[in-house]
This record gives sequence, C-alpha cells and structure tokens, in this order.
Amino acid sequence: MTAIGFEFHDHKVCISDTLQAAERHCVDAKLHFTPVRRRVLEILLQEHRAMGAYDILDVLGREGMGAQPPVAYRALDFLVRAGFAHKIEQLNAYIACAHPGVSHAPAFLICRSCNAVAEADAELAKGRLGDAASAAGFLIERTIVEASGLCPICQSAAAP
Amino acid sequence: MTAIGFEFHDHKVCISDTLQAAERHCVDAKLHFTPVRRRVLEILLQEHRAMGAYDILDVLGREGMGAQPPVAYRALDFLVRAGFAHKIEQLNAYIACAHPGVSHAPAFLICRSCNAVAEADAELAKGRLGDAASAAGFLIERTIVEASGLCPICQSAAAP
DNA sequence: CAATCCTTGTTATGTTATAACATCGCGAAG
DNA sequence: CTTCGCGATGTTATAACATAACAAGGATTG
Repeated sequence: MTAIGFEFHDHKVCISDTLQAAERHCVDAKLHFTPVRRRVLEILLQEHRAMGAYDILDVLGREGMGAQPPVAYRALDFLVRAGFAHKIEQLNAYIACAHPGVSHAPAFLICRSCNAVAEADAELAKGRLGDAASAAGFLIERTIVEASGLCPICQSAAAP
Repeated sequence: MTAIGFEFHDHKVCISDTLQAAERHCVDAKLHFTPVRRRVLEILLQEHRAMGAYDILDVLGREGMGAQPPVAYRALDFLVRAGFAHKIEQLNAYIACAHPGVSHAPAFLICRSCNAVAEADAELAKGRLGDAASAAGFLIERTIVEASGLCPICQSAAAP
C-alpha cells in the first residue's frame, strides 16, 4: 500500500468501484446503505478532497435531501464507522477512504496550501508507538496520524 | 502529587520549573511572555489535563483578565507556536507540553474514558512515515499523532 | 399484524473558533 | 523628544462545527 492522492488516476472507475465495493460490504455486513448515505459517499468520492459537513450538506440540500446538519453528520458517522470515509481532525473535514475494504491504520498527508489530502499507511508507525504505550500501561484502540506540509504541486508553485 | 501521564510526581516543582524555563526561552528568543500568556500556561500546568479554550476563558474571566474568546485563543496560539503547549485535535483541547525546551515530535495517548492525556515521543514513527511521504513527493512539516484508548486506571476500573 | 428497531425529518441549541476594528504601550527612527 | 510603527490586548460580532431531543415513517421479524 502506498500513498495515493498526488498522482493522476481514472476518477470515474475509482468512484464506481468504490461504490460497488461499499454496496457489497453493506450486504455482507447487513448494514443499510441508504440513499442519503450512498449519496454522501458519492459526493466525497466525486470531489476527491476533504469536505466539511456543511459543504456536503449544501450539496444534499440542492438535491432535495434534508438540509439540516444532522442529516450530514449521521451519514458521515455511518461512513466513518463502516470504514468508507475518514475524518481529518486537523481540518474538521471528511474524506472518502482510499483503501476501502482493506483493514488499515490510515495516515494522512495534508497540503497546507491547497488542502489536498493523500492517504498513506501508518501500520509501521503504530508498531513503534504501541511499544511506548504498553510500557506505560496504555491500551491503544485507535491511532490517528496526520502530517501536514506541501504537496508536490504546491512545492513547485512555491519554488522561486 | 497528582497523576501525570499515568504516573505520579511532584506537581509544584513541575509547574515552577516549566514556567521558569518558558521565561528563559522567551528572553532568549525575544518573545513576549505577557501576563495573560503566562497565566494561561500556568492554568494548563496546574490542571494538568487537556482543557478547552472556553474552560481556560472561564478561569481568566474569574480573575479579571478579559473573558472574550480571542483572549484565550491568542494566548493558546502563542503557547503552541512557542512549543509550550500542544493542541489535541481529537478533543479540540489544549495541554501544556510535557517536554518543554526539548525539540520533539509529540505523540499523545488519550484515554477515552477519563480524558487523561500523556505525551510520548513520535520521532520513530515519523521516520517511517517520512519515507512514504517523500516517495510521494510530499514535504512533511509537522506531524500529529494521537492514539486513543484506555489508560491503566480506567482499564482496571473496566475490568470485572 | 404488531412490536421493534433503524432511519430520517426537524427544531433548537451547544461548542469551537475567527474576523474586524479600536486602543494602548513600548521601543526605534527621525 | 516626539512621532511612527508594531505587537499585544479589549471588544463586538459572527462564522464554522456539532449534537440533543423528539416526531414520524418504513422495513424485519416474531
């Protein structure tokens, strides 16, 4: 698994593949992949960037699906718990999972200039941190790793 | 003596040492360690837990030091930039740095039951993530690592 | 077909954070 | 010395993010 998000790829395929995979997973796990939930995932996939709950809400509202905050937050909560999306704590924003279906500890690379977000793998990091934690008697359940800096494009733009 | 990290130690010494170190650092770096800023750091050190900006604001207000949000946010911003405090993104809360003066990439262990926060070292993790990032052409400037789970005390409390 | 559970709709409110502008004090430039 | 500029603070207002609480519908299952 490598970092993706700063490379070109075929977006339509990415979207339809992920939606299909989500659909399958929900059938298997007896989860309800309702229209609102499906649409929110679709929006996140289409935009392919971290979006605030209210950004999503705007889109939903324009399409006639409830425009009250709980609508968006509930759908996002579902998607995050199902592993289809992640919350970027630094941005108070949400992004579609780049590796759906695969068990993973995500790490995010967040560009402070253009807000692009790439998802990498933090398993390695987790192992080392886990040692320190267990030495302290702490039981880790979940780890978030968010690195901020400059993506390749914004580095070029910033260069003299 | 109160719980720190997840161990015990002498709190008063910890507070006065840190304040002195901060004072020195500000003189050296020509930073203004003003009364409000000093008091906010003192509050964080005294409470020795992650506090919301509005928690701090309450204390400041009771002491006659301006009770408007910007007062707290400005002081916190200063302390974070100076390395005297850290923001815990998951909690939208702030905590005094446990290793002031030492250059470090902090990792936090956050108890989801009692909200205690311990500060560990994430340098190791950073190295591995850095490899993945540079492979993607991403320039990391800052990394946040926050692990949530159960502290030793709450594990005992949860056990049958 | 009733009981139950999950989802959604909706109102209201709570929590976190910043914009914008006025003022004040201090140290440097003139 | 004084005035200029700058960083810090005071203050008002508002933006941005998030959840509580309750009503109502619709599917599933016993």
